Amino acid sequence: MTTQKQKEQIAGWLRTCNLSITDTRVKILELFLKSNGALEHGDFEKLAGKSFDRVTVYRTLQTFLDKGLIHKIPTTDTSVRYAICKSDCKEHEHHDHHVHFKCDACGTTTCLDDTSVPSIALPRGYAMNNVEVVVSGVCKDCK
Amino acid sequence: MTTQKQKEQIAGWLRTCNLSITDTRVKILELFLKSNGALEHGDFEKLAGKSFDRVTVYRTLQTFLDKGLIHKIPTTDTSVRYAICKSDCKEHEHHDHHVHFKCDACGTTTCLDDTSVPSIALPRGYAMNNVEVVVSGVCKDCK
DNA sequence: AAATAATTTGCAACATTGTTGCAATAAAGT
DNA sequence: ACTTTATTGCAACAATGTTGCAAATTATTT
Ligand SMILES: [Mn+2]
Ligand SMILES: [Mn+2]
Ligand SMILES: [Zn+2]
Ligand SMILES: [Zn+2]
Repeated sequence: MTTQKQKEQIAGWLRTCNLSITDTRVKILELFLKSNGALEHGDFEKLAGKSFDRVTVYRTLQTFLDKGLIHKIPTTDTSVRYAICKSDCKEHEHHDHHVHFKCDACGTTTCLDDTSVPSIALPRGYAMNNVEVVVSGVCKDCK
Repeated sequence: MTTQKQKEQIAGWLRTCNLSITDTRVKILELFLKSNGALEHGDFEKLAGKSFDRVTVYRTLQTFLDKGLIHKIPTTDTSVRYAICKSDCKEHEHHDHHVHFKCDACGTTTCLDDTSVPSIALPRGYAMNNVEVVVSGVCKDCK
């Protein structure tokens, strides 16, 4: 289900990040490409069968975060959701500022890549670093 | 450290919600009043000593959420943060829409009660229900 | 193409966090 | 004071996340 083009794209990402190309990393990136929404840790175990260890998944996601390949999306439950960064984000320099959407019907969380976050006027004394926006409602597929 | 006035306020809240007035519930609400930021589950065990069971804390927080006494604040780690609702929110009808601020220096999360969430223009096909905004940066106390 | 060096993985063991059923307890209503 | 109802604590369990270390894999050098 993964095209040759995608395989090359994935290998390119890993090379750019100075990461060795391993089965786990390729597989996890394939799952990101395949999925249309954000993924949480448990999804990888489900989607990939138990082809790799839980610990490896934790470490791989952390590595991808460090390298700016993926970003986290805030939630109000204890899960953490991850999605691919479409802009070319570097380590410690994430510039992929878009709104996230959580569908109350199907449960999926998606990146609204073209919906940029609004500017917020903070009270005096506060210095802004980053703004996270998560909108919930009903997505276009569930309408 | 809790004034008589606060004790009455807490009892009033519980009565309004048709909840019996118990030590655990009073204590947890006192901790909310005392704290200037949002609290996560672990905080209650630390702040209250182990005066009540962990399970009771989980159940109490869930009850308060159901009754609209408190609300959750999204995070990108596995914790869930809770804060008191200042508006009079009802069950399943939360109308306390403000921006939240997470300080990168001191780690506290606060409700910016007077900073309302901006309107977001979603792509076609999406229906909006709720908007969560979490700004990170440096708070006025850490400046 | 081997040999070596560096990195990554899986396992085990553990720590932390969250859930459920049920009996003991406490609060509210009479 | 008694009865009814709701809440709590305990135990046992499930799920999630972390760490050290040896084995396996990948990249680099010869
Ligand atoms: Mn995103
Ligand atoms: Mn708030
Ligand atoms: Zn949907
Ligand atoms: Zn601060």
